[in-house]
Amino acid sequence: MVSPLLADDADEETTTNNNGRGGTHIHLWQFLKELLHQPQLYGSCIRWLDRPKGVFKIEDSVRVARLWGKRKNRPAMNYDKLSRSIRQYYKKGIMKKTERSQRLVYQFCHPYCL
DNA sequence: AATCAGGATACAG
DNA sequence: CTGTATCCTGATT
Repeated sequence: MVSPLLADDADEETTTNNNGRGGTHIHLWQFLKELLHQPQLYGSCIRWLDRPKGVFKIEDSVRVARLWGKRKNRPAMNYDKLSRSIRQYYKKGIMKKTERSQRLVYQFCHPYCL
């Protein structure tokens, strides 16, 4: 038996928490929020720095990218490509740059962090 | 080296 | 058409 708090390494989400859906048409920002809402499971790779402001930090870019790749069935996914998609959110008003930009720190725009 | 910034192009739904 | 995925060049940390 593996302790639920130390479940990582080989299988990141075999016992996946599929929120009732198949996990198909999910947007990246929604996926990131799903991880942020499960700190018990993903707190080591992504967490809020300022929840009310929608500021969060990706602590383990490799793992978050790997999880995203699994969710979208894109085995070649990596942080370079995932971050490119996040950058597209700036122009769209889904995310914005933080006041003092720090590496791996992003911020949701008001309606999206709720 | 890793991450950030975008433009260009490809692709799936 | 939209929302990435992929690829690339150059800048910054």
